[in-house]
Amino acid sequence: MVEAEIENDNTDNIRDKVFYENNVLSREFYERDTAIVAKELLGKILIVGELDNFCGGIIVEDEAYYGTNDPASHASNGITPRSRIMFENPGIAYVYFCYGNYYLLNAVTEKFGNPGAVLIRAIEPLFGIQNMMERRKNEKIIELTNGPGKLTMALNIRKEHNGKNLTSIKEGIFMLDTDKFYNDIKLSFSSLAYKLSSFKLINESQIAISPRIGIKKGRKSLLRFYLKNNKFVSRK
DNA sequence: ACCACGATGAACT
DNA sequence: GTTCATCGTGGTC
Repeated sequence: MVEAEIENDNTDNIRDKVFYENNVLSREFYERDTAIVAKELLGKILIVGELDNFCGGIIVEDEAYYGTNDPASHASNGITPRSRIMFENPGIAYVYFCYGNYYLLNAVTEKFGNPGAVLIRAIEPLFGIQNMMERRKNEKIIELTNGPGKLTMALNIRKEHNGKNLTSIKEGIFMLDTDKFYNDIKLSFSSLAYKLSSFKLINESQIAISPRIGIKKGRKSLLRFYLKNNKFVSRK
């Protein structure tokens, strides 16, 4: 059963559409209010790697972090060596080390000079599933990317990705505007052995909102967003 | 120079 | 449901 799933990872069929610059989310997408960006990133596709070797999946859970008025944010105390990146250009990656073991991926938001970032908490695997299984040392698809530290391990996101430009295919990490090639990718994955739970155009009624996870301050804000009934969401 | 703690995951019960 | 390994970061002294 696992073997069948690997064989049907039909990355080859859609390679050119994935690495098509016009399908990548632009800087303007990120240069907006962080909660709006977080909400709209649901259903979009995260890709890591090069044309001949890449992996990725559908974003199904994320969280918004602001600056001065958000005690849970790394930017709450202003610019430090770590938080500096959150004040820079929207559409770049903020990757930081957590709990002595894990790298966590964020997308920087808001206008230059205003801090903001969206933490990517879970994706639904689409491409490079075999590589993900090897990196995670786990053959269960459900366990590959259903958490912020898990997905960075599965996709091989490390501190070198910090500051990379997410709005171009050139730096090996980017986000795709699913709406632009929805029909292509839907067709390409119609024979996937495991059942895709998120591959549909996202509307408001499919999105759930909750407090953020794993923080002690700022718990009252409803800044976590996830797709209802998606089995790759880290926690209910 | 020091030190408390965390945007976690894995392995338990 | 529980505990805990692990170490970079940043605030404090």
